[in-house]
Amino acid sequence: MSDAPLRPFAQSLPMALLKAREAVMSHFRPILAAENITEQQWRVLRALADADQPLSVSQIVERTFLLGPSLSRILAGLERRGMLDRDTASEDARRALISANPAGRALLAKIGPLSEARYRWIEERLGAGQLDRLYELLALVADAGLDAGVAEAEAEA
Amino acid sequence: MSDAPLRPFAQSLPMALLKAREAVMSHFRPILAAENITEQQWRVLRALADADQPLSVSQIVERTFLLGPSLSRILAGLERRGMLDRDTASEDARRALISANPAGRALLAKIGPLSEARYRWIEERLGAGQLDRLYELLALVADAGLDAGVAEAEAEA
DNA sequence: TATTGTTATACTCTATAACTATA
DNA sequence: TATAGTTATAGAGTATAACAATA
Repeated sequence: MSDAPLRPFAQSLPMALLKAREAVMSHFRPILAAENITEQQWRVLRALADADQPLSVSQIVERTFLLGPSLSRILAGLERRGMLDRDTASEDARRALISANPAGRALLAKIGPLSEARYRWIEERLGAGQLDRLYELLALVADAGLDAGVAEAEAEA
Repeated sequence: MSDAPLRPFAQSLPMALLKAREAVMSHFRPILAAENITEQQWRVLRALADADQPLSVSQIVERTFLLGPSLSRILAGLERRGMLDRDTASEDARRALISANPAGRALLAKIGPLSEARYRWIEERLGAGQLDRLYELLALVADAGLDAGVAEAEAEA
């Protein structure tokens, strides 16, 4: 472990990722607030919309980076607002099957285009090529993080 | 506003940014937890370490993306743990001057190298060139977000 | 016994408004 | 009056453990 000084905060990778995300989300959050929906609730709805099949609670956890207990309450909130359908898997009664119902899909259809407009703004500024490149690099970082986890697990073994 | 369907959730830019950040932070959070320090407290300490001068509360707000009320409590927590010095600016008694004291700098020195090690792991996987490219693109996104804000403000005027 | 999901609990952060002190 | 910062308050998420139901 070296004693090199910490790189400048502005060049911290987590901070750069956070800053970019804030820049995108800061314009989107008011839209969500106007619909009385939190960022996390939106993440759940997006995950459900993206899947063409109902998802189990564990699957939503994986796709949204939320914790199980948090998700249970977020789902309860969305159900209270009548946005979700919940069934039980026929093969395994432990597994819940969550999907966006018509009201949930209507909300997605209402907010989605506003999200797209924001996205296109950024795409125009960067160009499609650079945006694709960004996605590649972000995926590499995500994978490097996972690899690191594996390396640590092996080091402990 | 077009009716194009939402892009796949996995390709949502905020989600890709979040995923990459999670990959990096998930290995770093246990280190912070072991020192009994939250991610936000760490962000504040890093911002203070990065500045070579004491920072006002507003300056820390700008650099950490925390809200004023949140920061007030985070600072109180760090002060309770004896990590910070607080003075009052001589020219303006409203302005506080916050800096990391020796205990705070010791914590930075302890945790910093662990953070650097994680960073180097990712740099090895991506190569320095690609990492630099990633920073450029993230900065472009951050700026595009700010531009969008300006454009909206002008549209309202 | 292991897995899926919920409930319990304590803490932290977010977000807005109201407030104090200084300018 | 405006600005810097804190306090108040309500709501939501994080994190860990304990639990119920099912496998």
